[in-house]
Amino acid sequence: MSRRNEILDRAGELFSTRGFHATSMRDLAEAVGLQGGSLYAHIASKEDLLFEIVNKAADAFLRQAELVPRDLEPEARLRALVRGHLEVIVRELPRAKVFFDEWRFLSQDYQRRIKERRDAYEAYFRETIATGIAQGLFPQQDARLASLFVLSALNWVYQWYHPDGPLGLEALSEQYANLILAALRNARPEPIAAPGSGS
Amino acid sequence: MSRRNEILDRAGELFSTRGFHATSMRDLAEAVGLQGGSLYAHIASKEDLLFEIVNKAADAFLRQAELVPRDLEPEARLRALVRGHLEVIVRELPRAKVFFDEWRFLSQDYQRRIKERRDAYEAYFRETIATGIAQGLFPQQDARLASLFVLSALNWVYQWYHPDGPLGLEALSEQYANLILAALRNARPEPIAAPGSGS
DNA sequence: CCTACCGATCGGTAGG
DNA sequence: CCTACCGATCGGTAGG
Repeated sequence: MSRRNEILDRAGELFSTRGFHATSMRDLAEAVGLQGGSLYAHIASKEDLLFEIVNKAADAFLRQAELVPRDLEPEARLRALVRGHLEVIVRELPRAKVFFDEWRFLSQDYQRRIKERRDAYEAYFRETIATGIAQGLFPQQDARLASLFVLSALNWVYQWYHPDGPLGLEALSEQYANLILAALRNARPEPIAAPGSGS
Repeated sequence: MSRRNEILDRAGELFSTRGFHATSMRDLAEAVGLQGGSLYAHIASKEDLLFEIVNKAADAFLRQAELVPRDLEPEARLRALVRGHLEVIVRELPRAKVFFDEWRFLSQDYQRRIKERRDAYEAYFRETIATGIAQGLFPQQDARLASLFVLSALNWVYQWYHPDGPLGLEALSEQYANLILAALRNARPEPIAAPGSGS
């Protein structure tokens, strides 16, 4: 069981740096101190291994979202969601990378299962934004596009964040949340010319 | 020369959907109507092929940025940069996907060359934002983090955008630019308690 | 958990 | 541009 988790962790690191298809089971075996064939005493297949890693990342994201109190007002809720999302990326960077980059190499069935969880996760953001719009905190706008915007800004962080860089989780989360809330609060079209004011 | 471009385009599509390492040269040969070995009459190696695709995407992004008039004010400049970026993604989705997802499988030397061009591209955004801050259009903030935020939101679009979906380039660009400008204009910490007003 | 092995497939080349 | 081939490596299994 401990061995199994060691394999999962190492695989997450290797898949995240070299990519799923460029990592051989022998690479992984060596990284964990086994012979190639011995891995199959612990895991069923390379693809199952990928699924477990991706699914663990989905666990982490969803757990954070579930932790956000239901009764928070939308802005505070969104702040907490942003903070939780970035925390998972910062804390579990290899797994998060695999989640974003390698999930597409899963078989259809596994992909469907991940997609369901990802959709459930996105709904936390979309519904929080929709509530904010309904309450008049944010101007009228497309909640779906707005949540895609927010999640886009958040997701890409795994591409450039360095855990030993100068930017800590706290500072990052606060500045990102500030930018996101500023966007949602003030996102409306440029001042529109008055009706009939010309071509 | 036409054959060569056909190979490049097909390779871009295959690499973007299946991934570089999961696409075999025989897959590509079949897609283009050749035998496996015959590809090497047109290209030097699989990796060179990847580099050409990624580099073409870099061309497209940089060309758009260079087209933005230097004398525009920062907000209009940023709008044009946003629009240009999304245009490349929407117009050349497969190449853009390869650019973002597969460039890491290039050899060190090729990676360095791409990184240089990517850095030059990011500088357009960062410097435009920095100018906006210097002119007082945007409140004081970290221009580097702000440009990472903006490019994060923009880059991820290739993950969810469907060219035949309801959202056209114009509507997408305008709404994204609105959100981004709203974020930059209003990104400041929560109202801070007046100095000396408490613990 | 290892040794030894399986068939399949890989990127690339020689020779025409 | 094709045929035929190269050595290397792949994920996975049998048998212990």
